[in-house]
Amino acid sequence: MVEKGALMGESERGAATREHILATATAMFGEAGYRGASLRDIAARCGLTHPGLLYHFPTKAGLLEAVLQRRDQDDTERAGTNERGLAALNALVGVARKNSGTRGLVELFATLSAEATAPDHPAHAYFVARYERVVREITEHFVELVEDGEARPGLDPQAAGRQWVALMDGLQIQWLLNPETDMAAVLKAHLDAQLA
Amino acid sequence: MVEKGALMGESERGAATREHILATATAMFGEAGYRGASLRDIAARCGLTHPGLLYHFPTKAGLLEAVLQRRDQDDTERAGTNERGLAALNALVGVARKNSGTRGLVELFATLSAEATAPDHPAHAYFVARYERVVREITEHFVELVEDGEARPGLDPQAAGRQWVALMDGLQIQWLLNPETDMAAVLKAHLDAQLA
DNA sequence: GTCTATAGAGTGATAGAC
DNA sequence: GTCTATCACTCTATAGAC
Repeated sequence: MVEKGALMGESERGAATREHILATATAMFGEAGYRGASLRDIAARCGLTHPGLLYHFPTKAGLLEAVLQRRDQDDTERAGTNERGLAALNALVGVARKNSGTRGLVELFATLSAEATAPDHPAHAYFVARYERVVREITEHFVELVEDGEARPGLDPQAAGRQWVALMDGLQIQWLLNPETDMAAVLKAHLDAQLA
Repeated sequence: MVEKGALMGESERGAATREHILATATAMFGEAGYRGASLRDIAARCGLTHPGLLYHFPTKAGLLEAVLQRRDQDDTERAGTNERGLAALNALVGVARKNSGTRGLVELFATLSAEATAPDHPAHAYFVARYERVVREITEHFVELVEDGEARPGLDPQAAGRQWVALMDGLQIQWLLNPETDMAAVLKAHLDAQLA
């Protein structure tokens, strides 16, 4: 994207290795948690030794930070189809449906958000900020739902926002423990119950 | 309870130490997770060295098992006030309200249920079984709600059961990350929306 | 850019004294 | 019952060769 042609071997290969490490770390932090996934494990799956990995990401906490940062970037690009109100909530049901195909990402956030509950966890501040932001965004969608006259009588957007985020998190845990769980269907049933 | 009187020193003291270890381990597995809490940390908080602790619980996985087992026992005794339908659901809202006073227990289940998502975790089988049981029990309360004619039209007990469990789990994470979160209020709002 | 080798600290668990 | 000492292992991170 930045460089192309025949004579860009080195830096291009470095970027590819970096991407490979990020993808592998995303999967393994999800499967085993931040503490449970070692740099040796991650490096081995990339066909590297762990000092080889540390050349690209000098510390383990830095690697986690890069993983979370790239996920936020991807999310913003994807959900950036700035929908609002009911359309936005329906889109989130679609995300839940699609998530069933990528266990790694679901694991990452389900595992880390619980682990990062500890105040000294390297991702603690990240998750506190993230939840504050996500609850605010979803609450806004419910405010719009009310404004559009599509909400059931008596719906409280603030409670509905927190409920929605809690549902997504809780359903992910149930799905990880029992893949028969139909996250999208349960979420859709909840949404239908909020409509006029 | 089993022995009393003046000459039961030894075995009674052993039981007290055991209880102390269990309480401390419950708190620390919650704060740091199973992997994050070391036997040395737990023992130190009990005023022991780690071999001293291992005299009472020969392995770390065994200690975790004992912690979970005692929690189940306490839960059964407490919730054993066999209520049904709406009364049972209202009682669960009360539990959420009361839980706000005991951060340790909330942390234990929120942290471990995510960590135990990994199939090789020592508590994996425990949590798979536990969720299957809890979802079944709550679903049964919603079946009764429908039978009693107290449910909103169109309520699906199976979906409602999964929603309820997901809400409790998700709200616990939000509360741990931000103690301002009013778990009981959000849960109560959800329950009200399920009624006729 | 990736390696081998190693430092330095922490882990669960065991042996054996008291 | 609880201790000290230690084993065997793993972890993150660094030094320095290639």
